[in-house]
Amino acid sequence: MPAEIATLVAFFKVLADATRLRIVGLLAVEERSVDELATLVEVRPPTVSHHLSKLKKLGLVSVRSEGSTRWYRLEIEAVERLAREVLAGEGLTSIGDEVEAAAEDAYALKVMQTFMEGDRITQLPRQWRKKMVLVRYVAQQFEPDRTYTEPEVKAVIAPIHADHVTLRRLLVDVGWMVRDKAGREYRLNPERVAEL
Amino acid sequence: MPAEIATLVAFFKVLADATRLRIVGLLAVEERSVDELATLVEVRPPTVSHHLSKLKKLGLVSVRSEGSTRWYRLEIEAVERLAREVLAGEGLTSIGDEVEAAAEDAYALKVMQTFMEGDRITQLPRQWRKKMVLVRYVAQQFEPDRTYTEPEVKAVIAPIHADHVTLRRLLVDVGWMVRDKAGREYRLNPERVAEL
DNA sequence: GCCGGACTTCGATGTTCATCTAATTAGATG
DNA sequence: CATCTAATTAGATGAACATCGAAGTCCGGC
Repeated sequence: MPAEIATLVAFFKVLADATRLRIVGLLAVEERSVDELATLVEVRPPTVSHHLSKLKKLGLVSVRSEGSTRWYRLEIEAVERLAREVLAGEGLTSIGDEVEAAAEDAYALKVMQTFMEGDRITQLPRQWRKKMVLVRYVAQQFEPDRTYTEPEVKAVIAPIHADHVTLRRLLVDVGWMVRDKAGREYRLNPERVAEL
Repeated sequence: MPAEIATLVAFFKVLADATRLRIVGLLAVEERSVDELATLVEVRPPTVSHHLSKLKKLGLVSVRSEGSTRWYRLEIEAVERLAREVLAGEGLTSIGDEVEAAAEDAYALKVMQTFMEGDRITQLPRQWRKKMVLVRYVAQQFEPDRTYTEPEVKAVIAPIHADHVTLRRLLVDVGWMVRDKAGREYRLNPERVAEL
C-alpha cells in the first residue's frame, strides 16, 4: 500500500494540536473519563468531546460506557500501525512518485506553453529540466526505425527552432539520438525510444 | 530527551497539509526549483515559497542558489531524526507522564473544591478516582508511626464527614491503612505512606 | 545600466478549526 | 417522575493559516 496522501494528512492533522496530543498522552497511560481529561488539560468538557470525536474517527481511541460516564482509552496498536505505515522507509518518497507521475505532464505542458508559439520554439530556456521538455518534443518529431542524413535532420528541426545545430547536439548529448559509425547519419536511439 | 510537546506539535503541524506533503514528496525524489514545484503541485510560486519557508524553519529542507534559481532539497536525515524522536518507544506515554505530573495536583484541587466545604466533605463522589482524592485527604489527617483505636479513628474522621464507617473501610480497602493482627487497632500502612 | 526572469515579501481574503456557552440527551438516584 | 450528573450537540467567536495578486529584491544577459 503506497500510503494515500489524504490518509497521511489526516493522521498528521489529528496530532497537530497541543491539546489533542496531551489527551493522547494521558490516554496512553490509562483510561480516562471526559471530565478527568477536561480537568487535566484545562479545557471545558465540550472541547474534550470535540477532540475525542476526532481521535475516534481515526480509530485512535475507543470508548467504554459505565453508567453515564464514558471511559476512553488509546488504541495503541492503531496508533503504532498508522505511525509505522506513515513513516516507514520510503513512505515519503513514494508520495513523490505519486505526485510526480500525476503532474509531470502538466509541467511539460506549461513549459511548452511558455517557450513555444504554435509549433515553434520561440526561445530555449536556460534551466536544464525545462530544456529537456523541449528537446523531448523535438525528438518526438522524428520517426523511429529510420535514419536521417544531416540535411534531413535540419529539415525536421529548423521549422521548429532556428538554432537547429544546438538542438541536434542536445539530442545526441542526451542520448535520444545517435550517429552511425561513419558519423554521417542520425537516427533515434532504439533503446530509449520508450522514454519519448 | 522526553520529546517536548511543542516540538511534536510543530512537526505534525508542518506535515499536516496536503500541498506541503506533496512538496516534501517531490523533494524526497530529487532537488527542485520553486517554479517546478509550483507547476507540479498546481499552486502559485508565492504559495510554494510560503510552504518552503515553513519547512526550512524546521530544518526539513535546505537551499542551494544557482543564479537566480533556488534549488531546494529534502534533509532526509533531519526528517528521519525527527520522526524517530517522535515515535521512539514510549514517546506518547512519556507525554502522558509529563502532563499528568503537571496537572494531577490541579485535578485533586478541583475535586476537593467540588466535594468539600472548608475542612468537611459534603458528599462522597461516585467515581472511583474522585473518591480516591478525598480518601487520600482523610488519610493525610492521620499521623504515621502511631496506632489508633477504633474510637480514635472515628474521632479523626467524623469531623470531616458523617459517614466515618464508609471512609474507614475505604482506607483499609485501598491499603493506606492497616489493622493489627488482633483487629483492634489501626495505623497508616508504613509501606505506602510515601504515596500520601 | 537597464530588462527579464526567479524568487520572496506584503497585504488581503476566505476557510478551517479550537474553544467557549447554552441547550439537549441519556443514566442514575431518591 | 423530578432531579442531578456526565456527556454530546449546536451555534458563535476568534485565531491561525493557505492562497492569491501585487510589489519588491536579486541575479544574469544584452
